Amino acid sequence: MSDLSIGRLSALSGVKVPTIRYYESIGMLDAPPRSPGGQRRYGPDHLERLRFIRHGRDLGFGLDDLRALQDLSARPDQSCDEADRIARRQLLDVERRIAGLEAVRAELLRMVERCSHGVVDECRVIQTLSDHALCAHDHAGGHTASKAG
Amino acid sequence: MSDLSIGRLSALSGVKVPTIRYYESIGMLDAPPRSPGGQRRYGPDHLERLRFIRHGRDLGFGLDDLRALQDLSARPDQSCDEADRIARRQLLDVERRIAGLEAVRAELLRMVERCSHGVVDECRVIQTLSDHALCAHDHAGGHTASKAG
DNA sequence: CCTAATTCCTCTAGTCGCTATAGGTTCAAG
DNA sequence: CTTGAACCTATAGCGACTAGAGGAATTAGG
Repeated sequence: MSDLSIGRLSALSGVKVPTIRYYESIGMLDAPPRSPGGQRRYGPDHLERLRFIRHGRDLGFGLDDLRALQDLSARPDQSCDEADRIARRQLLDVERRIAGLEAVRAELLRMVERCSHGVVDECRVIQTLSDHALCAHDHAGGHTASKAG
Repeated sequence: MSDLSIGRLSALSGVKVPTIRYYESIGMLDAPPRSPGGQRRYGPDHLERLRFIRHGRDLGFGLDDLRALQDLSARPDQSCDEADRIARRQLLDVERRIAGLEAVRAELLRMVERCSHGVVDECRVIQTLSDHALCAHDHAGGHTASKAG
């Protein structure tokens, strides 16, 4: 039973259809059997794996990490030190990003609070960007991440 | 005076050499005059503009926003409402990302704290990834941003 | 003045994790 | 049996860079 179309798999997993095909193309997800007409037909294993990936992505893990974690989960008798190591690294990364963003947030708050809504020449927003010396904190660093879609 | 090489401009601005050329290629930075041999020679205006961009990038603004803010700062008599709007939008975005990352952090903490360092089969890290129902909070959403380089 | 090391040049392709589009085929409901 | 939705492949694009090849210019030292 099952035999899910890619659309139903997408709905059940929360992963978009083109993303599922993308995962297959980069080897994150096994290629499923096809219908006589050539369409993908998935089973429950695929759904489980996709949910694993989705959950991991939500937690900010990269696909490489998730591949490693998936490989580990396929060998249940091994020590989980490696999984623990990956998760701790991710935790540190997230905390580093939070710290960076907190500094940025403080600076942005200062900027907009001091904007007197006059003309550009006196605008704190522009002034602050032009002159880092106006900043209260050091907010430079690798915390800047692209906005999520 | 000045007449900075791209390398010195890079050192003074904190923006890497290839990035400066990239900015020129996408119109973020004016093309400077060239030496007789064809190398770029920058003046203080370029340095100022690059620092503006760098500071804005550190605060998480996209290049499009910075282009708009730069255009505004070139017209000092205009109202700064637009600059304020852009900064507030950025602030909200940063706060949304912090909130998402906080939820993720809580979940990762739960994962690694409960890891008993046994075998994979009993590993909380793997278990949690496999089953979202084990999560305390809802951490799904658009907070996931790529790691900064 | 000459050489050698460093910096600079252009161009192309790769990163990450998708997303979008074009142009065509198959499937499932009525 | 028809229709329209969902599917297929393939390619290109996003943001903001980064890396590498292969060569030319500059600069510091002798």
